[in-house]
Amino acid sequence: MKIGELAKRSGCSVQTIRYYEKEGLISAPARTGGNFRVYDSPALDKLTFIKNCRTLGLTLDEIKQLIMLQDSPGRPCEKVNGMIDEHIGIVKSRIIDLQKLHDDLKVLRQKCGQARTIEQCGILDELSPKSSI
Amino acid sequence: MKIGELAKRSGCSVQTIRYYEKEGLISAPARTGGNFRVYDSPALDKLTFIKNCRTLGLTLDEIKQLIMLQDSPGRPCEKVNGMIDEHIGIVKSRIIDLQKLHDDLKVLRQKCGQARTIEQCGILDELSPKSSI
DNA sequence: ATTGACTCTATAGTAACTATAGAGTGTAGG
DNA sequence: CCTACACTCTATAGTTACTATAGAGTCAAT
Repeated sequence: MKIGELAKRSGCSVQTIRYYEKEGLISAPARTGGNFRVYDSPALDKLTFIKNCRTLGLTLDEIKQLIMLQDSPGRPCEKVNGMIDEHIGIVKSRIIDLQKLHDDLKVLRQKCGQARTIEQCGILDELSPKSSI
Repeated sequence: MKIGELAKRSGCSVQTIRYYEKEGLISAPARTGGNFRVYDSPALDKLTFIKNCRTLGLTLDEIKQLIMLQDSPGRPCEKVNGMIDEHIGIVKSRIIDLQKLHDDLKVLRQKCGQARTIEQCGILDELSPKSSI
């Protein structure tokens, strides 16, 4: 199949596929006489693997490492487990940060309940340094 | 004061201040004979305002709009309130997304409780398309 | 006179794409 | 055979909000 069909089947955009190839996440496929990329079904599988990882928020660097690990069967898979654990930790702390942000924004928002004028706006007042000194 | 002192007092880096100037968030200050930027205390206030907004996760574009609104006193401040409401919405949905991600990662992680080999790894298996078809 | 801390501009890099320009390929219809 | 159209190619620039670097200049103190 050509890149357009691979894009549809994988759910990645055509540019993203070419980008992954440039970044070394997928290997360069065969080409037609007219220089078009031709993919086989293992290529679709590999791309789908990457897509699954991306959906879980893994970075391309992490995915690259997973791909390298996949290519060394027999070895223990601790690193895979460790990577997921680490990623869970990152997501957890991001959630905590965002929760704090959310609460702060809520408080800020309540400083200006009704529509006032710019000068009276409780939000702008709160954000301005003079009011907090 | 020169840019280094402004950086220390505001908590922004020197490069960030120059970047904000280039982006039009703060106005270009006066210069010394030696072409060094010189700031006054209103400049520090403006920068602190930007810092406060950034801490709340507002984008530079949003902050730009807030600054423009600040310069039109007397007008109603609905847009300010609306912007904060919108931002709260964005943060909320990001939290929900991350929560889902976190749960998905937890499930994935449990597919491979102990250390096995790469071939047996429940995580890699789960991420590979063949197992899900 | 020179050292050291500071500043200047301009440029490139970060993550993971997306968008565009300008050219070429392939095929279906008339 | 010609042409219209969909698709593909490469190369380049843009996105966000900075950070990092190079190479040059400024300024105060020793």
